[in-house]
Amino acid sequence: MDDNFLSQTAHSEAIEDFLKAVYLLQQEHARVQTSMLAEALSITPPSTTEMAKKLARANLITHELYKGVRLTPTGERVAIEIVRNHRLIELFLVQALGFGWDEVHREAERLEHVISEQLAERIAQYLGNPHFDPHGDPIPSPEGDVEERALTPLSALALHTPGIVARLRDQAPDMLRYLGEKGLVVGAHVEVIAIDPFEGPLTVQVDGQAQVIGSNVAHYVLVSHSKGM
Amino acid sequence: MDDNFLSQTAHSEAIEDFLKAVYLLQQEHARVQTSMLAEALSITPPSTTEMAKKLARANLITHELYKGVRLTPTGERVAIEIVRNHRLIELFLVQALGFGWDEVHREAERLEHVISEQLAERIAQYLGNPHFDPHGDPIPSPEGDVEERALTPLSALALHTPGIVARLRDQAPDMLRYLGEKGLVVGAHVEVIAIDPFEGPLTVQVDGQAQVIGSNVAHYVLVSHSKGM
DNA sequence: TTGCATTTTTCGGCGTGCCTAAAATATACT
DNA sequence: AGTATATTTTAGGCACGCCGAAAAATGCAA
Repeated sequence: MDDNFLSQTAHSEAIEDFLKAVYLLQQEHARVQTSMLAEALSITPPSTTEMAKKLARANLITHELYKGVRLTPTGERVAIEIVRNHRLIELFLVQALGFGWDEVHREAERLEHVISEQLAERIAQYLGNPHFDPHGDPIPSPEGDVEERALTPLSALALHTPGIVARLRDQAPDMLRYLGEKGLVVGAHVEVIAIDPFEGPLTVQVDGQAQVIGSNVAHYVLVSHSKGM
Repeated sequence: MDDNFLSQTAHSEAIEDFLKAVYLLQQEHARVQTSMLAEALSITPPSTTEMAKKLARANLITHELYKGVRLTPTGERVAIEIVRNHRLIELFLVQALGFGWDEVHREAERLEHVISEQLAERIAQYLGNPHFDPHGDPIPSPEGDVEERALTPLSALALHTPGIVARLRDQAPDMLRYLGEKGLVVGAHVEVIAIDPFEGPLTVQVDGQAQVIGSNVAHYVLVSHSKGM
């Protein structure tokens, strides 16, 4: 006996974080498992199961016991709104307040839960209704549509094929800062000029400058082939 | 056995709200009573007492049983930081994002708890380190200094003495909107041209326009005598 | 296919922040 | 001062989000 029979209930921060984590993990994993969620949310597996059952009851996710979890359309709507808020806030902090693009994640992590739909809208307007955030992640439309692009990890880019950095996967500030020092920021022109075998380092021309990076790091740099942005 | 032995502990939203409420009530009442706090926080008196005891244990307030509550210097530091955040956010929403000054309170109420000190600083810079928010409330400095002004309620202003609206006490959007319709906004030039006896309505010249308002409403409009603002 | 390691779930518990009902204290009145 | 009224505190309870320990299910390997 409770809430939420049509639309727009207010959800707790814990619930919003959970749904967001499922959404993000779902992009790479068909079934989102308890252990992954526990890891992503920094809570224990028992807590994860508990929340999963609760959200399944509320029809925000489906939970197949011992198998994993998926968002329902309703759950996805909620998750996407949070993701939209997050990415709008990141971009806003960078553009309007001069933050570094490597220092906005934690701030957005808190703000995403408390801004009103109205404020999100005003921020979007201020920014000119952008489609991507400073990391190259797509910003969902107010209606929840997400513009996905086919991108190639730098580690998988063919030799001597020029490309443009379109997205950086990891959120950790240190990695972002490291990549930034190498010139690997969204919009940079890149071309792989040498690849060592056995997952060795690659040599990459970054805006004219040759750089050597590990292949594991290169996996986080997503490149578009022609113009893309 | 717990937290907080030197500075900057993170406090829950409930605690921050409580301390803020004490701070605001303290300006008008020497001893802040349980019932006032319960009213201000929309919680019951027992919950208020409970929180009071907890915060007294943490040395954020002093609590004299059955008498009331006061902030300690530590508690005041926390409260002032929240108040500063609140007022900076209100002003920022108005100035940077075009919100109406009567619609920013609720938004700030949520944001005040989650912005980092760093973000507050950037917002302050963006705004040119302002001393007052859109309602004329003083914005504490980062160090916690509050610029207090001696102001007169419009209801107590002497006949035919020109003044300038410097501050509007109430936060309720409907009242702010009502006052706005009468031209009673911060910065407006006012002069009382008639007062009915027995707490009756007053007739006020507002930027040249004659307006009639109730004395209870006039109590919320604070006026500075000469230039102030 | 049986047994073992891993993953997931169940179970019992805990702190926070809130509540209602009842008891204690303060205050106001005559 | 003595009693009625209003305020405050105590007592007992509840939902939420989390935990650790133990049980159950899964899946991998011999």
